[in-house]
Amino acid sequence: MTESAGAGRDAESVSKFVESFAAQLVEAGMQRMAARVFAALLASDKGVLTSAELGDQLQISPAAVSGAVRYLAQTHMVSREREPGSRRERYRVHGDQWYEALTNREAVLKRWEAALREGVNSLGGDTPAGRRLAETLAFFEFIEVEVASMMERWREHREKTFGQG
Amino acid sequence: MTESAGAGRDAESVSKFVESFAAQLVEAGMQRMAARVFAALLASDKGVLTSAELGDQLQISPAAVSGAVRYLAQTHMVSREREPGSRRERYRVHGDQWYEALTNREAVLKRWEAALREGVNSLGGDTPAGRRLAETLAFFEFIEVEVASMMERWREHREKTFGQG
DNA sequence: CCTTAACTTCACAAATTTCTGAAAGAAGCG
DNA sequence: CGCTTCTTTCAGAAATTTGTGAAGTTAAGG
Repeated sequence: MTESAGAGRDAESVSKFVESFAAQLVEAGMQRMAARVFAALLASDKGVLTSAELGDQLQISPAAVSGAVRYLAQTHMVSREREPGSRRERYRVHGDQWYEALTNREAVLKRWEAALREGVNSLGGDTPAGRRLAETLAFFEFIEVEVASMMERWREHREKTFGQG
Repeated sequence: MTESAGAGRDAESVSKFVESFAAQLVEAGMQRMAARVFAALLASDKGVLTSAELGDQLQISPAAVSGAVRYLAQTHMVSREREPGSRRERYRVHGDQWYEALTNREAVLKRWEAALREGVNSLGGDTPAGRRLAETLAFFEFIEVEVASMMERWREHREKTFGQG
């Protein structure tokens, strides 16, 4: 079978990847539609798709696309672009941006830390439970710093391995 | 009001911490009951509670405790113990074990990597999309190694700061 | 301005998940 | 062995989440 659109992509392999990768994301806690939209973008040739293309490829309503994209944009996993001189919007994965977002759980960590800090205070730092919470808190604070430097190393590693990308 | 049990803990502060920390865990994707049980254990004096104590403190049925504990045990966040010579079971947070479990997403990473590898294969490593997936795959492989060494450093840091715990 | 092509919001139906009471299943203890 | 105490399983009620169609909103293009 000859392939016409794109370079050696048939819709079926793409869809197979999209669904299986999305399934993993869902299992890790992402909303289903967001996961599917995201996977579709990842697997697209340019890393850019319009709302219509997404709805078409994934067989979902414009409303579903809208909801998914809102979530993905909020979490910085995709960015929205406006094709100049058109009301058509395009959504893009930035290749090197999205997994930064993925590990960028800083806001989450901060909230955990806040909850733990309150726990230490109200239970008392000199009680066994208080000490347990304090240690947990220390762990998250440690992680927060480490993750930052880990991403630093990744960028370096990436540059060496993939060039400017 | 004088406090009798434990050292300066009143049920209300404990409950307040439990619920607010559990809420964070839920937001991060954990089942509600599992999160509440886990938080209760974290905030308990000895890090150990029986099924009855949990049900009582959290106002949930034995069935709910059972389900929550099964999940937590599977993910290695708590361990089950049998009080010798009793059918009563006790559940424990290990203090230094649970956050290892938390970051020990190795199985998850492996599955993501598998899905990506398949994507690279079927889309072709020489296509733009294939390259994007390959880079993502490289990222996860990088992370996997880094997280391991990060935990190594944490153990060291922890020992220095908290002693044997 | 009016039309039209998009995207978004909203109310609701459907599917899924969650928690419970009740019954069944283990295991100590007499 | 049978009784008693605790845990687990299971079916179903209740609550929550999810995706859709339809109406609403915005902005381009005549």
